[in-house]
Amino acid sequence: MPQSTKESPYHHGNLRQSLIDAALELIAEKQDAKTLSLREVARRVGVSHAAPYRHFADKEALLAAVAEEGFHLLLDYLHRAMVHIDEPARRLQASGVGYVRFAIAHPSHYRVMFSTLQVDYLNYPGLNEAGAKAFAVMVDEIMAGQAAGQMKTGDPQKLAWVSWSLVHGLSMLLIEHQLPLTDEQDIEALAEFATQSSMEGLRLGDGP
Amino acid sequence: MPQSTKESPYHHGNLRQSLIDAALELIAEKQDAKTLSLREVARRVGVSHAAPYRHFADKEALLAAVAEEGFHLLLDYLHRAMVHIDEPARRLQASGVGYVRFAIAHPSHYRVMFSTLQVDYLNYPGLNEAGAKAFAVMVDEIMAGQAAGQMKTGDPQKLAWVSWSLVHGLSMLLIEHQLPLTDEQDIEALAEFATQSSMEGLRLGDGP
DNA sequence: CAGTAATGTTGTCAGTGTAAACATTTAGGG
DNA sequence: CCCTAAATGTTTACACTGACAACATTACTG
Repeated sequence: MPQSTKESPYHHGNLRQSLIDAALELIAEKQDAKTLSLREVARRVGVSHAAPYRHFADKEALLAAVAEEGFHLLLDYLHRAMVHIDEPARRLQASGVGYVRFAIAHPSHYRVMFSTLQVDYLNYPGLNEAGAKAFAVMVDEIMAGQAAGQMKTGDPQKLAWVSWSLVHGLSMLLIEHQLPLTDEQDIEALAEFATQSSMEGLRLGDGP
Repeated sequence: MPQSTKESPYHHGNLRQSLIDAALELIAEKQDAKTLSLREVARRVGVSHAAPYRHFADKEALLAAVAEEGFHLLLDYLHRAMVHIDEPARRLQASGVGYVRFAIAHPSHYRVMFSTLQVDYLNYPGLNEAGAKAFAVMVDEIMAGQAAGQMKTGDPQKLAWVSWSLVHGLSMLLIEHQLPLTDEQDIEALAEFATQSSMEGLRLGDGP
């Protein structure tokens, strides 16, 4: 693969990924995913305004690719957060912290992941699968927690929705600057506290 | 105020609110706030495409008005959910259920409230204030709960963020059809369960 | 080495947000 | 009551966008 080093070769060589990267850059600069223009992305990459259509059916498809990349990254964060932890309940909590950590580390990805979505999800099998995999992490830990007698019984999916809702809501609020927190330490601490609380709520206890 | 009943009077009479209503209609039809066009709103109302600019500085301002209306509605739901309940912890939980109930009853409002937001919030004092008022409901109940010795000590805002995150996340997931629930009963039950769990997590207990 | 598939470009079109100039109606003070 | 100013709507115009079609260049495969 003779990567041309000439000034501006007719073929870009890696346009698909470059477009994804440029989109993320622009979203980060404007702190806004909804005003992103495909033509601007093309300009940023230094390519004609129609070139992106050779790699993406339409603008939405580009955003779907960004979202999918985001889910792969998220999965990574979840796994890294849980490694070296054994107790299922604590693993679940750690994954929650990892989730929030991902969101604040990759806000542009996160914005696209959860504002593009709507119906589309199903139109992009890769995206759909990546999302499902991330969600499955939580479900798995909950099932393990139940098996170990650490967590409330009941539909594991339902319990997972509750956990997911918490970290998703927290991430959204943080990313959209709804919470006046900027220091990373404070954010981590809040995430720790929130997931800890949620955990206690889902724990098997003497209940009401 | 001689409301003209002629075919199409030059002056609409109530254009501002009609635009808000039409915007909500269109968002509901497309299940999507981001593809809304100002010109389409104008067409729906039967007015020229520049008429909206007599009432809103730009498209964003119209959406801000929709969001503000949404927050007033939300406040209503919160209050109605708590009335007739005395115990602060249970009031907080009920408000959470009310929150979710609002979101699924007024998804178009909700979509605008939490996708327009970004920086803008501060640019629209009315919106900002309405949002703060809704959030304050949760903070107040938490403070009451702490005073009554029912809830964990600590910054009430921080506890409120946790509660808010949960119901916000749950609402988002429900509205964007990320959770395969459609029956209103099931949704209510999930909201009950989630807020109940969260409540137990925040409750004063023998915790670790 | 030929010719086809892949990739990028130019030109075009309808639709959008917004501003400016113009038109109509309403309201209030003489 | 009239007459003018403010409020409200309309028309026209412009730059920008997403998307498509026709064309140009390059890469790859038999």
